[in-house]
Amino acid sequence: MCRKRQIMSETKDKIVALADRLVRTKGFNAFSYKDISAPLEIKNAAIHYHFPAKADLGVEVVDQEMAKFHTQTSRWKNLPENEQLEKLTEVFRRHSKEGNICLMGSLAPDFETLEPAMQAKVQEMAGSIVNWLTQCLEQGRKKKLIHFKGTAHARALIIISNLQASLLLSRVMGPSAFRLIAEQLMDDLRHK
Amino acid sequence: MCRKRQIMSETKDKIVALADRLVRTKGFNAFSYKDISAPLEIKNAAIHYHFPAKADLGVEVVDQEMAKFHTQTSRWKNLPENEQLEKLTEVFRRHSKEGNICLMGSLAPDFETLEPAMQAKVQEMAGSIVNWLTQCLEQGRKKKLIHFKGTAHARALIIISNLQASLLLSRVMGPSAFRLIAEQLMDDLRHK
DNA sequence: AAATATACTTACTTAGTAGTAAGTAAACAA
DNA sequence: TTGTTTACTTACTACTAAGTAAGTATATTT
Repeated sequence: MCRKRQIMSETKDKIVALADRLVRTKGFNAFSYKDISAPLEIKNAAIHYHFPAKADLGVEVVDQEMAKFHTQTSRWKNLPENEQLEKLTEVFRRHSKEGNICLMGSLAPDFETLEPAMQAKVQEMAGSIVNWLTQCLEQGRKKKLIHFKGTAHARALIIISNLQASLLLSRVMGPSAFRLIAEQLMDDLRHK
Repeated sequence: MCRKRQIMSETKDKIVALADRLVRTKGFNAFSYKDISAPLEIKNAAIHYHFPAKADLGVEVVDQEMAKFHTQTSRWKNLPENEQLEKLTEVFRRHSKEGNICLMGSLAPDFETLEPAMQAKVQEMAGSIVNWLTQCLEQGRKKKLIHFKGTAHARALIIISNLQASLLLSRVMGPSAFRLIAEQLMDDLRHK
């Protein structure tokens, strides 16, 4: 009758991974603890053991996403800026293929309904991404690898909102939407 | 003890108007009948009288939005295409000021959780907007009022996803995000 | 070997949620 | 004036949500 227990809690990692997927597919408010406990074959109290409140789970999901972003971008650090942008697009392309939307695209609509701690995390994440992209565009333009009009900051906002929304549009209009947007976006930056 | 009853149901209109606002501010799954019944000082059964299921209310909200879109665009029909685009941006600017996000931006993340009837409505809406914008861009380029690279369809997808996501980003990063994106976007189309 | 910490489960509470069946007051039509 | 439709309210159901208190088996430390 004895169910096996995980050593050093793989369970916690599985909960976060599944929560990440649920946030992207159903939205933070729309998924429930049952959506996690049922497939992992644990009780919902087990989730509360690791994450006392749902917001704690949400914060962890965002934290892990940010950590992933930082390790990825620092891995690209020595690439030419136009290739770094391709890498970024590649990340979104993968999400597109898996039917995921990005965390920002999922959490921003529900922003007002989130707890202050989660709101702060989401703002932090948005800031990090926009700052990185702004730097990347600025450096790339200096080296004449990338061409665009206006400030790097405004262009960064445009690009990130495009990638974000293209995943949303793809969900409604099919995967061709992402492809068309991403290709045109990269092409825009290639030429003067 | 007798509460007054509305003649010819202003109530129904009020329900839809409030639901529209709630979808944009909290999301379709995150708002409840209480969010409508409390401020309107009616019982939740009154909402069910007009809209048997929540999906019926959602469909009505999307329908009214599409009707509004059609009347607006047909009012601009005889304007030069670049001005029509300014008008479209103006619509989004107003939403930005009121802290609203657009219906697509709100419903697309929850798309998988919506009933088939609502999914179809959202797809219809996306199609309408993209088609109109594609036509507008194509005509505008022919008359040399608008300049852009690539196909009108790809450019339409880029612009609509920008406007959509700029409202999402604004919610997280503050209203300057919308301003910067909208200005740069319009500037991009003005020059060769 | 005993005490303690870890990682859960069992069983429950509280507070919602959408939705419904039956009743009612007013407006309208015959 | 009677019957019917409209626009609700009252009072409820069935269900699901997040969250909690207390118990338990295993692993780790002393």
